[in-house]
Amino acid sequence: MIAQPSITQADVAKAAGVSTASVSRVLNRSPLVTPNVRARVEAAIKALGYVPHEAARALALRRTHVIGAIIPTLNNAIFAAGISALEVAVRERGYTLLLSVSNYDLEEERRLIRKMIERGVEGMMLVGNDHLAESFEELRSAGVRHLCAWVHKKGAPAANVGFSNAEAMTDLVDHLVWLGHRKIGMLAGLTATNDRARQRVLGVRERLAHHDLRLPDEDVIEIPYSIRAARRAFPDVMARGLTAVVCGNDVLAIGALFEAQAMGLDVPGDVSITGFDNLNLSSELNPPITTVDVPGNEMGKTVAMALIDAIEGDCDVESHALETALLVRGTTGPAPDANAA
Amino acid sequence: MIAQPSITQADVAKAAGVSTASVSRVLNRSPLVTPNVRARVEAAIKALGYVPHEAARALALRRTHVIGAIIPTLNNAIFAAGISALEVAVRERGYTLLLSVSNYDLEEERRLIRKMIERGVEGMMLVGNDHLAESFEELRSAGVRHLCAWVHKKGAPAANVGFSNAEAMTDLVDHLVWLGHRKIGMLAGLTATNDRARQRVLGVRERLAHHDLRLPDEDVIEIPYSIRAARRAFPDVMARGLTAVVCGNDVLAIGALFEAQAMGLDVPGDVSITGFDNLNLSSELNPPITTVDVPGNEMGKTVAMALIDAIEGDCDVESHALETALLVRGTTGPAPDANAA
DNA sequence: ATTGTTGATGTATGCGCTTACAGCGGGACT
DNA sequence: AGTCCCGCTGTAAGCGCATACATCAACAAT
Repeated sequence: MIAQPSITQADVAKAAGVSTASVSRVLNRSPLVTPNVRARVEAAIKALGYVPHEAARALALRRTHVIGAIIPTLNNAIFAAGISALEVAVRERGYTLLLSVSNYDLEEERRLIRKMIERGVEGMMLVGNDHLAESFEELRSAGVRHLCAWVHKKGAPAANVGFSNAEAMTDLVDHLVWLGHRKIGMLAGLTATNDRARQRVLGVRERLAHHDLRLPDEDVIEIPYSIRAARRAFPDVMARGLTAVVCGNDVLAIGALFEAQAMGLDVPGDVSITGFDNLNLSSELNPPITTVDVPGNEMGKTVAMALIDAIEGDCDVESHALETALLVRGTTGPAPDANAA
Repeated sequence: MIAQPSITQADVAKAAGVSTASVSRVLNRSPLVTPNVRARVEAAIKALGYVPHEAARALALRRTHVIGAIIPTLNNAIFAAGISALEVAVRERGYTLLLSVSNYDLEEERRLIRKMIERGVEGMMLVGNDHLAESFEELRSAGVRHLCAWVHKKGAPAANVGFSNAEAMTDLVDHLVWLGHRKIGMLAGLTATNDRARQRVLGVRERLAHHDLRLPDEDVIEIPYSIRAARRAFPDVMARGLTAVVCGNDVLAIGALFEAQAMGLDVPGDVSITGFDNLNLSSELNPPITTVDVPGNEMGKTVAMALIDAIEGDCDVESHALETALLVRGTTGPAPDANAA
């Protein structure tokens, strides 16, 4: 007895003494309904406690008003904020969000996409540009509007709503170089499954090259997204004789900062540390972390807009470039060498 | 042209030279299908790229296999972890999770519940026991199995999967009292919209009473969920002449710790501070925060189990009590008075 | 009085699927 | 050879809704 003996439009119609068509019309705010009929129908709806049946509606209309989103994890505060904004924005437009977590597994993501298509999603948000070709193909052939968020890159395999993870590093590197740092290393996120982490490394490397500086592979240490991992790796990266450590995200920067302090190093006196994401926490630490602010809320809103505009305008999804901003705070300072020189 | 000229079971049937019933049987793993027919159907499905239409399936079966969850916010790491586990657990059982965020607004929550019922959710998770009577009534009359998570309380208006937020404070208070603290205050979350925050205060007060100690209202300061707010409020609570500050959650404890240190106080030498939630961060701080561990993952899994078992077993949702654990770390120590005595 | 027109309402079909039931063919009996 | 039965397959109905089309009433214009 899963399903109640649920009451339908026909019941309402009978109770109100009208046809199902009229009930449907008042439900859908059709203008051609007499106030009299409307009132009777509304009374009957209330009296019977009628609840429309979305699946039936979806079948008849061939519209579901569902937007799907697949994110790698919910443990990253930035995704959480973006998804939260997306959910609200989508709802405001009369849509429902369907969310799944892929755990950074592209095969799993493909299966999830499939499920979502079966559920009739009309639009779909993915994170990053790294996805199986089959995933895009399936989306395309099902006619599902889609985009990749948290990135913005020319030649991307789909529309992008986000920022360039490489270019976001430009100001950061300039800032560090301006402070006199010449030996700069990185504590990076796992690049194998994460194009954003990869782009961040690339961005640092390219901008350093612009200053005739190098970022050798040995000065880049890849670690999982955790304070613990960053703490463990920090001594190794410091052993490379660096004066500044660029971290792929704030969580790693926090770990680096904690470990530096535990090692008795002064930050930024002995070493400069930078993050990426601008978590709430980052500005509260002592010293507060120099980082890159990511517009999570704006991203959510923009994704909703881009997708729904495309669906309702029956056109392609447009890309949107969002801005990141360097937030210079307390973990960056003049390079120690610079003082000696 | 929202909908593709999508290909249906009938197309597959024609291509495979069978009836739609056989296609359906193959799709639903019915045992009474000849290998020959099965092979032809599967070939046709692949060749045509057929994707089942869930809405139609839901209509015919009168089953959606959708579970709904409404949480107050996605900005709390504990909810995020629990929801993540819920999503995975639900999916493993062949269900889909529908998630919405109420932003601590009970009226909004009611509307969201309504929407979810329209979408045909078969089970529903709410957070906390504070909900509009109409919300429960609507769920009940729609025959939707539901439960309240993150809480466990006798006489709750619905099944509970979680822990007692009051009892979770028992060990904590005992610990503090054992350390010699007699003047204990609280930095609490907003209780008006949050029964868990309320229960936490109540729990502290009751356990203190058990030790013949009091927690006057003036020693409880309610603040929003942010490090900033906790920092701002900390001096006020300290002005009450306390030796220990129990915080309603780890975020507040972090703020309290930071501000204490900024004020030049030694933690735990001058003041003990405790949290609640056991965020990843909490164990990495210096000193690491004494807190209460909340089983977020387990909660997600248990919610999925409780709901789906009830749906499939056609019975009532069972409550489950989960355990919290006091984690004694570095922010609690002997009361300063105790030394003087 | 007749006709045309407009706008409100009802009728009936189909959205894509599952499934009860009917039908049919072949093997094991008598 | 005839009968029965069983197992596979097809036929068709119906899930709850929206909507094209038919219908009908009322009224204006002639």
